Amino acid sequence: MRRPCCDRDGMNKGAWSKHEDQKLIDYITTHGEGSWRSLPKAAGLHRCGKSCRLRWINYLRPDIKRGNFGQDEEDLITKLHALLGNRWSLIAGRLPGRTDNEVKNYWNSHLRKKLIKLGIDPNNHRVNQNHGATHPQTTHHNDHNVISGSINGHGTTSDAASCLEEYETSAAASSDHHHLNLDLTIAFPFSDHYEHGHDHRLIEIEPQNNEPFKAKDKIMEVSTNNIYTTFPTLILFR
DNA sequence: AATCGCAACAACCGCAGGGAC
DNA sequence: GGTCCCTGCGGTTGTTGCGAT
Repeated sequence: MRRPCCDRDGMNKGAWSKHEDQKLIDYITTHGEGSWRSLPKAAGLHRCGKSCRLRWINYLRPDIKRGNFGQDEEDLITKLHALLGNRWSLIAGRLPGRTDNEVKNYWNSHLRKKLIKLGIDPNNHRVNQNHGATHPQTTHHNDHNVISGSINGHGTTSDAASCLEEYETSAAASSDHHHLNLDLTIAFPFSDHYEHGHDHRLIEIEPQNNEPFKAKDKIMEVSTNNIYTTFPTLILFR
């Protein structure tokens, strides 16, 4: 039986008061982050450690960027969601000053609806067949009805293997917004990882101008069955 | 002015991964 | 290898604010 993360008797719940915030800030400023389980007692807070961690990470950290998302941030979130799915912490990691919770909320409250309005299924980033509206840069990808972008020579490729082999390239967004790290390199290391007859390939993702992803995040395994989904979606918002 | 409905956002909860023992 | 604990993640719920009626 898992021990509860904290003794809930006598613990505060709900919105944080200014006084509590200040206590948490003061404590972390002095002692640093970590040891969340023991932190509330040490800091004199009647809160669960998880709650303290969340409050700090999502709202109190000094490098948090508040305020509306810019168009460049929206584009990047959409692009990364197409690539990574609901991996909010990874997505937020590409947006300086934004937290996973903030990105998640923004996706659920704004971007999802925006895509739906454009006739794009936010779950797989495909154009809904029955939807009249089309994205300005959207083309239907053969009979797969997949969104494709403006990558020369790739928009009509129907064979996934040849498409991928052509696409060992710098794939994602370059941007004028230098404060955001938008550059990703998508490579397909066939020689090392791909064997004919197997149903999986490994796709390596490396940021070009920041620290690398953590090892566990570096490699995505993608079934060849998903290539039509994943691959053109990847280039949608270039 | 009251209240209703909805959107946005803050916070909680359960679970999984990983390290220490 | 098994267990415990800490931490982080993602889904979900609760709360608040605001516009419409």
